[in-house]
Amino acid sequence: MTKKKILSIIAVVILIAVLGYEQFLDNQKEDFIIEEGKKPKAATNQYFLPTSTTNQVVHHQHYSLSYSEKHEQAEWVAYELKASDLSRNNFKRPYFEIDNAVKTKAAHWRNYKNSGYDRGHLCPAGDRKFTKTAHDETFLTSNISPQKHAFNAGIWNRLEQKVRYWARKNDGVFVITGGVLENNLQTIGSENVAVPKKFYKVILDKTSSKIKMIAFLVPHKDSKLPLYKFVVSVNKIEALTGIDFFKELEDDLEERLESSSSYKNWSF
DNA sequence: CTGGTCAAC
DNA sequence: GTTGACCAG
Repeated sequence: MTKKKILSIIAVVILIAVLGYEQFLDNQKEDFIIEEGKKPKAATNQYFLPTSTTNQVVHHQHYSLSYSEKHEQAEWVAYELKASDLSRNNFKRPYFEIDNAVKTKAAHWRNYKNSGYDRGHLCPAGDRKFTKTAHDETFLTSNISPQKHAFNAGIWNRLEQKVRYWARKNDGVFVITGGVLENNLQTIGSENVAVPKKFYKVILDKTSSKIKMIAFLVPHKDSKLPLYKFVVSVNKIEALTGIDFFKELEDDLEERLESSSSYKNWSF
């Protein structure tokens, strides 16, 4: 074997090792602080982000949230769901981590242990399966709320699957979701994580020429009723939460869309 | 899919 | 603290 051949083999081996190590580092990445120059997807959709009643908006690469320190959870989580985001990857569920981007300190997952409540994702892991990084990014405690298992695995799961159906059908929707955070809610854990009595989801479809909107308000208990029974106007969610959705829309259009509780433009 | 607990390392 | 097996809706 010539020296030249040996050197080229060594070069290839080194290249493979370097690439493998970079992949390893990416998989091992423990925090989700946004890297310089890597603008999060969600922030590019700033136009559709709701107002924050808590003045603490946090952007991650694949979703944004507004954290309520008082309730130790997000008042809303917002993200775009494209048809191309849906994948059949099956990543292993990692441990939940404290979201270091939340300045007031996000709650620890131990608050949920033996509480009788699920760590219910707000941005579902099932919506962020296009890469392991995107999937694992949903396992931050700023992205969960205490949910009864029957609710989470029941009607809420049905609603999340319906959103995926709409994302596939309409090729992209914008989703905002959270618990209705009120005063004097029951709490769990040493950090007093509030247990919402209702959860909401607001969905915007901007993919067709005709922009459309739909909102759901679901009591925190399982139900066998069809999902359309829980449709409400966006105005109703705003009145309950104090959050202003889509305020950048032209006023007349915003009022027309947000006052409607019709679901005739959405297929179930 | 949505999750949980437990034992073993 | 982590991992994998097993369970529930």
